[in-house]
Amino acid sequence: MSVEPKELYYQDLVLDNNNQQGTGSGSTTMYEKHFSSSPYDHSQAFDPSYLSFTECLQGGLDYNSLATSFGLSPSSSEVFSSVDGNQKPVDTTTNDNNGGTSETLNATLNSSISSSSSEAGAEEDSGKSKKDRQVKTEEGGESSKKGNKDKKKGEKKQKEPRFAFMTKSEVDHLEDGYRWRKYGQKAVKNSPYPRSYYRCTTQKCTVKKRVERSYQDPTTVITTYEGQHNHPVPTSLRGNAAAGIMFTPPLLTTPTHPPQDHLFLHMHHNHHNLFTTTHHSSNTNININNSLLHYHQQQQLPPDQYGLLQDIVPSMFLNNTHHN
DNA sequence: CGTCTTTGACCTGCGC
DNA sequence: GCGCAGGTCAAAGACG
Repeated sequence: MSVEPKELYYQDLVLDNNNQQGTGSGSTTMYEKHFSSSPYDHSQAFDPSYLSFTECLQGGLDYNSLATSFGLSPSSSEVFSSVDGNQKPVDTTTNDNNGGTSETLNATLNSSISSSSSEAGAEEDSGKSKKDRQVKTEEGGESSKKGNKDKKKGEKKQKEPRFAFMTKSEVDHLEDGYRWRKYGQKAVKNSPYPRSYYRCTTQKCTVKKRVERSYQDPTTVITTYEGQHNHPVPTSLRGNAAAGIMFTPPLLTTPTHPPQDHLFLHMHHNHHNLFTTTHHSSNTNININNSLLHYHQQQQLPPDQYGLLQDIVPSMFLNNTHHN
C-alpha cells in the first residue's frame, strides 16, 4: 500500500476546512452527508425551534433544509455539506497547502449542496455505495462466513441519512447520550489516525457512526452518523461524562445563553434551518459567518426569529453584519 | 457474567 | 482480472 500524501483523505466527508483559521474558528462543524427520500415527517419532527443534537439524530433533522442553510454560507469555514451521491473526489489538498482554498471550497460546497438538494429524492446510490454489497451477498446465496444478513434478495438497501460533525476534541468518541458499541477499526489511507466504527447498542436501532481524526488537524474529530435512532436517548449513561461532552443541551426550552460547556446545536425552523454549533472546548466560540447572517436578514426574518438569531450570534457579529 | 474493545480475516466495489 | 481501500464480522480478551 503506497501512501500518497497528495491523495484525497476523505472520500466521503470531502472537506476539512475547519482549519486553521485558528482564532475565532468554530470548534464544531457539521457536514450534511446525504439524505435519501426518507419520509421525514417535518411537521411532527420539527415542532420546536430548537433541536438538540440527539433529537437530530432521532430524525428531527431536516437534511434538506440543512443543506440549504449551509449553502447560504459558502464562505463559511464552519459549516459544510457534502453528498455521497456525488462522490467525486475532492482535492483536499486545496485546504491544505494551496492558496485558493476558499474559492475551491466554495465551489465544491456549492456544487455539493445543490446536488444534494436536487438528488434529495433521487436516492443517491451511485458511486461507491458499500451498502449494495450486502444485498449482493445475499444475492449470491453464498453463506460465506459473514454477510449472511437479513437483506432481502433484490431488495435494494436504502442508504441511511448521514451527517457528520467536526469537533475539536481530545477524545475520539464523543459522548452523545447514546450507547455505542465499537465493531471495527480501520486504518485510513493517508492518515495516521484510524477510523473507528460504532453501532448503536440499542436493539432494532441500526444507527452507526464513524469516528476519525482529521490528519490535517489532529485536534479535530470527525464523527459521521448514519441513520436515525428510533428510540429515545438511554437515560443511563455509562458515565463517560468525563469527556465533558454531552450533546443534549439543557437549553431546549430557554435558548438564551448557550452553556459553554456543551456541544450543542440550535435548529432554527424556518424554510431555511439555521444550524449552529458551539463546543465544549476551551476556546468556545459561536461561529456564524456573516454571509449566513446577512442572508437571513435579507430573507426578512420575522422579528422573533431574528431574535433567535441574536440568541445564537454574539452581538458583535450582528453589529458587524448590520454595517454590511 | 455481561458488556465492550481489540484485531485479523473476510467481503465488496471501484479504479487501473 | 487484479489490487486496493472501505466496511463488517466475530472470536478472543479485558474490564467492572
